[in-house]
Amino acid sequence: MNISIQVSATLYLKDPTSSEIGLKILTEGIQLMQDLGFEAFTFKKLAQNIQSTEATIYRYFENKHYFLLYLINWYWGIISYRLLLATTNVTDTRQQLTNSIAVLTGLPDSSHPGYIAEEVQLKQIVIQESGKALHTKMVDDENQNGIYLNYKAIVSTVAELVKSIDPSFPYPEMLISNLIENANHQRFFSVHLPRLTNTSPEQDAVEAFSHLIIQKVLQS
Amino acid sequence: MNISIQVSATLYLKDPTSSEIGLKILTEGIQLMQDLGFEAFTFKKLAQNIQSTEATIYRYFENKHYFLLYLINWYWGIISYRLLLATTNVTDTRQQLTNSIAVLTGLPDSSHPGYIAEEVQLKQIVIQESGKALHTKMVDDENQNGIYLNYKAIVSTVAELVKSIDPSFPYPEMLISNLIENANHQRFFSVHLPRLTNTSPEQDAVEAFSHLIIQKVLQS
DNA sequence: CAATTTCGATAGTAATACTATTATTTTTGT
DNA sequence: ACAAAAATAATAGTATTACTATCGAAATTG
Repeated sequence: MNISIQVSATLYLKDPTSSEIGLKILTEGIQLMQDLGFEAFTFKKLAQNIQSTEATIYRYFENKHYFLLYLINWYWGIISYRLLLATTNVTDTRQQLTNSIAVLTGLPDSSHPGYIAEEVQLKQIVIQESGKALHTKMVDDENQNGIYLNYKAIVSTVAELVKSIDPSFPYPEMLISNLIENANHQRFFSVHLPRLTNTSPEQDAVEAFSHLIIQKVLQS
Repeated sequence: MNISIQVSATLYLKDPTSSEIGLKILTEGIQLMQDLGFEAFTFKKLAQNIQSTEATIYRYFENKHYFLLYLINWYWGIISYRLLLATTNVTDTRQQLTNSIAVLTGLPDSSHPGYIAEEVQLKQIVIQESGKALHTKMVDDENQNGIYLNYKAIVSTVAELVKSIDPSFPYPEMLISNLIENANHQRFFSVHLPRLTNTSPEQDAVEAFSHLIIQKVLQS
């Protein structure tokens, strides 16, 4: 895994990037999570896929819920890193915001600076499963453990750009978290419930929509 | 249950509104779903709560997933009805849209016309659990059964208002589904991850945000 | 190369998500 | 009012899941 990507240590029992088998758990686990979806995914099935046992996986992750949180956190870590690359050495704040929105709502692309192989798969998992990760009775405990730190840092950073462009805009965090969540939702709709959206996998309009909202809503 | 609220018949095996015990399943089920959350909720526990048995509940609903879909569909049925009340006899299209946005993104209130007692509880369930209902591998099958009909009809109706106000706006469905989803998300954030939003349970800003977006984005 | 950690293999448990059976109660049509 | 039909309660049972425990073998490390 790329050195610059950090995943909160509260999400694992033993660092999966520290061993061969841990890395196998990650790569095969991502694949299996995508193929089966969160509810059908089990550690037993994953163990079979990597020719190991449940007990071994349980030594790395407390349960499959935490495994999912790990993957999602990893994804937001990648995005954090790409946000940094997209804004450093850009002097104009407006341009920084535009670049940030592109990172947050655009499609992943292997030509992007800082592209990481797992990003596409992880994004799929985030789109399909992050509702299940976030919306649990556990959320408050997990929140205390700093699990959403990556995500919160992203929203906070980009909201700061909004504030410096238009200090009179009253809802900067809401605007950014909305655009992030919306991007994932609309991509889900475009595949499963196309009547609810105006974007499609062939003609992706999510990023354009996001830029439009920013442009219309902020005064500079 | 109110006569005007329709829930798709594909969601139940036997109409729960047709018997005493069916109604008890609904009212106690709503309560239990709220108290425990979707994953901890079981038909066994519900059966204990209504002094009945698992087998009885299984005669009404295929499984707890469908039970949740039923509740969510019921909620959107209520909202459909309130949308109708909020727009009939309103001649100005712009005003119709404003009223619709208020219904879709405002807080439920017992003084609203067409208020139904269960609405507040159902809204809570929609906020907490609808991510789990929608994002499953089952979604495509369920979609064929017309399960999201209420929801899709709402988006479509309001998007038509957007189109007639500003025919040049390229993303009417995306705009409306975004505002609906955002309202639920932000209310969730306000309780669990307040740093991600600018609304709070005391000072609700979701509806104001929504009106602002509409106002800035549409030209009329 | 000894000590320690890590892993694989196996077993076992409590809970969940159902299905099946049958006896009893309730509802319904006449 | 009563027979027939439907609905329910009580009970039992199954496959799967989500773990926990143990223990010997293999790999790592100091």
